[in-house]
Order: sequence, then C-alpha cells, then structure tokens
Amino acid sequence: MTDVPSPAPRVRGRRPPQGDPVVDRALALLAAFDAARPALTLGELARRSGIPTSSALRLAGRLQAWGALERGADGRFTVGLRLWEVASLAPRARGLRQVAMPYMGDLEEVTRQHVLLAVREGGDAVLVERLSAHAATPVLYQVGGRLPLHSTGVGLVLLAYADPDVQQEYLARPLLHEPERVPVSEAALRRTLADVRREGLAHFRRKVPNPLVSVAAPVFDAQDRPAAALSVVVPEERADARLLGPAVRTAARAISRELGARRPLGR
Amino acid sequence: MTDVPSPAPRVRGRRPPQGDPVVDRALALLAAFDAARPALTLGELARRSGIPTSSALRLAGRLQAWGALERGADGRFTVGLRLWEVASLAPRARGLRQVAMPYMGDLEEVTRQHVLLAVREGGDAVLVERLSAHAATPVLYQVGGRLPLHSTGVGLVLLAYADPDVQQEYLARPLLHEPERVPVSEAALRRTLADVRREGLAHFRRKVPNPLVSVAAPVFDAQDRPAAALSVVVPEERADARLLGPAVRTAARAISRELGARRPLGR
DNA sequence: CACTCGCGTTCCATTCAACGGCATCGTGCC
DNA sequence: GGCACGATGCCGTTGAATGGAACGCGAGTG
Repeated sequence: MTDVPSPAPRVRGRRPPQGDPVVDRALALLAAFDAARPALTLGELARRSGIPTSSALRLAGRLQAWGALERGADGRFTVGLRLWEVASLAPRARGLRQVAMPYMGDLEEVTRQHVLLAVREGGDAVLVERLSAHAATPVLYQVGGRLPLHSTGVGLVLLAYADPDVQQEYLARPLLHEPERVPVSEAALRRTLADVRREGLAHFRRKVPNPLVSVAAPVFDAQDRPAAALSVVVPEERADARLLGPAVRTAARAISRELGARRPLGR
Repeated sequence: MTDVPSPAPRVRGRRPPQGDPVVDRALALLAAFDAARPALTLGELARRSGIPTSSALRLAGRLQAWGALERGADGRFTVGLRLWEVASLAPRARGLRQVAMPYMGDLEEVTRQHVLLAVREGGDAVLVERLSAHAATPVLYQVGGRLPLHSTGVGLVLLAYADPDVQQEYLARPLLHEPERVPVSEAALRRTLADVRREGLAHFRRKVPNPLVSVAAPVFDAQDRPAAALSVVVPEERADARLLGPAVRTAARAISRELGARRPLGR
C-alpha cells in the first residue's frame, strides 16, 4: 500500500486486430453445433468456432441470455428452444412443411416406410421433414441434415429442376455416389437428369447399407418455380415402382396446387 | 465547387451512447419476425426491433450473408434456412420430436384429428410438433407457437408437473381462459392440477370457436423429469374419453421409455 | 502428497469496429 | 410536379468488444 513497485509494464488487454464482425463470430458459435455434437463444452465451442475462450464465453453468455443457447447442469451448451421458435418461421421450412404434412402423412400410411421432403440450398439438399414408420428400415439422413444432390431421390429431382447454371457448376465437380464412393460419370448423370425432367419423377436405387429404392417428384411454388422434392423410400424387395410413382406424383401435385402453382407438373 | 463554405460544424457520426450489445441487437432483428409477419421490409424490421434503419441494414446484411436471414426478390427479409438447420439441433425440439414422431403418427392414424407435442418454456407451452389430418377441425395453434399453460390440455399437464415454485409464480398472476377471456379461479385451477397429477392425464374442453376436447399426458426424460406433454384434440361430439385417455397415456409412456425414463408415470 | 493438466471464470487496458444522422436515389401515389 | 416512403452509401466519433493473464477447481498421474 505504501510502496508498490509495479515495475512490470504489463501489456494486458491489447485488442488484437482480429477483424471478424461480432455478429459473424456469434453465428460461428451457433455453427459449431452439428448433428454429431449437439452439446458442447465451452472449450469445444471455442475451439470449433476458432474464437478465444474468454470471448467465446462472453458471446455465448449473450446468446444464452436471449435463449439462442441453453446450458445444461453439466455446463454444456446446446441450441436453445427460443432460437428454434424463430427459426421455425423460415418460409422454406415451415410454410412448406405445413402444407405438405397432411399429404406426407397419407403417403406414409400407404407405404409404411419413409417419406421425405427436401429443398435445395446451394449444392446440397436440406431435409425439411421426414416421416418414418416404426418398422421402417434404418435411414441415413436426419431432419435438418444435408443430402448430396446426385445420390438421393430428392436430390436428383432438385438438381434436375434447378437453374441450368446451378446444374452446370454442380456437374463440373468430380462426383462420387454416396455412400459407396463410386465415381459418377457426368454424361450418365446428365442423362439421368433428362429422364427425371421427362418423367417428372426420379428413381434411385441404393445397395448399401441395405437395398432400397427411392421415388421422388418435384413440388412447385406459386411462381411455378421448383420449391422442393417429395419422396418415398422403401426396401427394394417391397418396391413396386408402378404404384409408388403415381402416388408420389399425385401427392407432390396436390402440395404444389395448395402452394399456388398453376402448372404443378413443371412443364 | 471551388468555394465550398461548409461553415456548418456538422456533428455527423456521433456515436450515441446507445448501449445494447451487438449480439443482442442482431437477435432483436430475428425476434422481429413472428407467425403473423414472416416477411419484413427493412423499414419494418428496423421499427419492430427498435434499431435505426442504417444499423438494421448493416446487421441484417451480416445475418443474410451467413444465411440466418434471406432476402426475397421484393427486398423483404425472411428467416433463413441456414438458421433453421442449426436450430433444428435444439435437443428440446429435435431430439424429443425424433423419438415422439412415430408414436404421434400412430395416434393420428387412430384418432384422425390432431396430435400435439409441447414443452414448457417459462410461463408458456411451446408447440414442438403437430400432426393434423386433412379433415381435422381448424386449430388455433401453430408449430413453433406458444400456448397458455392454463387453457390447453398440454399446458395443464406441463403446469401440473412443473416445479412447485414455477406453479406458484404462475398461479399468482390473474389468469383468463383463452380464447373466451373468462377469469379462472386459482383454487379451481389448483384442484384441476391435483386431478391431473393423480390421474396422470389432463382433460380440457373448449366451446369456441368449436367445441372440442383435449386429452393430454406427460412425457418424462432420462432423469425422470417432466420433459413434454403429448395430447390428442378431437371435436366434442366424437370424444370418447374412455378410449382416448389410455391411448394417449400409452403413447406418452412409450416415448418416455424410449427417452430413458425409468418411471414413465411420474410418481 | 505434490504436481500437472484442462476447464471455466474474472479482470482489465487498449483500440478499432460499430454507430446513426444525413444525403441521395428510386418508386409509387395523389 | 410534389410528396411520402423505403433502401442504400457515407463517414467522423467513441465506447463496446477484445483476448492474454491470473485464479480457482477438480481429476488424473507420478
């Protein structure tokens, strides 16, 4: 108190010229979560988002106070219900889903397997809804997850009806069939897409992990633009494409009509 | 051009001591959306969030760049699919939903009306999932929306099984039955809650806009804590509570068991 | 028992990113 | 033309955001 030397010229508190807008950093925190890790400790959160721990804590604290994040008794962060509430207002998810659900329910009742609804986001399909019966075969994809455009039924439909330049860019990349990781020829894929457009339906077969068939059809919005893809996934032995095709197509048309489409077949 | 007086000591650019953290302001932008207004112009966004237009534009731009917001051809902002993706990782919404869906599907098939799944968030119930048949009676509540705890079936269950202090606080407020806006006596509500706990079921009747009955049961998580409420809503004339009660209770127990609850009845 | 390690939290001096009033442009309406 | 409204660009100022250091704590280890 009387004689404090304090010779140390401590350079504490330098603000480094680390120039990421705060909003982006906050969003980076949210992006640190994924299906494999829905709950993260502060350290994990900081590491996965590339933000120093103390900053991560401060930001996460704000997000938590608002309800975008929640914190469990064990200190782990999870995505908050409040964020889910506002996010459920996303037109491409909720509006669509709301219209499609009853029809999806019908399809599920008939097929007793899986019914999928997906939209395109960049070079991926995003699974907006999935109905699955108890006894249905295991599936690879989760609601909220992303699917490849070239090796799923819904993906093929979304790609086939996408703008030509989107297709062009997508086809330019080397593509592998998932999950087998077999190369796909661009020419073959182009032919497939042409078939899809001609038929207004995509058929897709997968052998592993278990043989199944997917039949998908496009859904159009009020501007007659392709808005989503609807599909049914069934085990191969039970596949009767002659029956599934019309059922899926009919449901997709009904959804399109309810969305306000005037040409629910696309062409 | 040559001789610009510019005598005005223009105090342009004063940063007002407006002290809301950036993150909060960004979140305020998100909170500006609701079910009634899922698409907003920049001006509306600014007004509803209480943020000056230019700041709102800057923030909204960042959110848009990340995908938390999207902007339509007409310049209106909507909630983005990217935000929906991360939000769908919310355990209280997605994890729960994923387990509950097949059972909800079963209930819907039997009742051919509405099946609801809700969790409590503060003094409200948040509707996490709703299955509705085509021909079902109109409903008041939307997925992602909030319901009053004291005048819905799911709400009564969530309230009845909530912590005593939560109940205490909730009951202290003056309460009105929605949507009739008739006062509810605290004593009567307490009795109702006791009945719910004793039976493990809530029954709720509403006359307007159309007479319907809701039967709800609690769902418990792995820590045997009440996590959600499951309910069936049917028109009054079709209500056979003797049949509905056991069906809902059975489904709720099945979901609880799958969540890891050891005492899926609560007590 | 001492030591280390990792995690979460608090503290704080520095500084640059965020701020919003203003100007401007575009558009639809009277 | 005049007006209202919405959207966007500009920019001088400043306080909110920053992250390293320090600390407390518990678990695992020698």
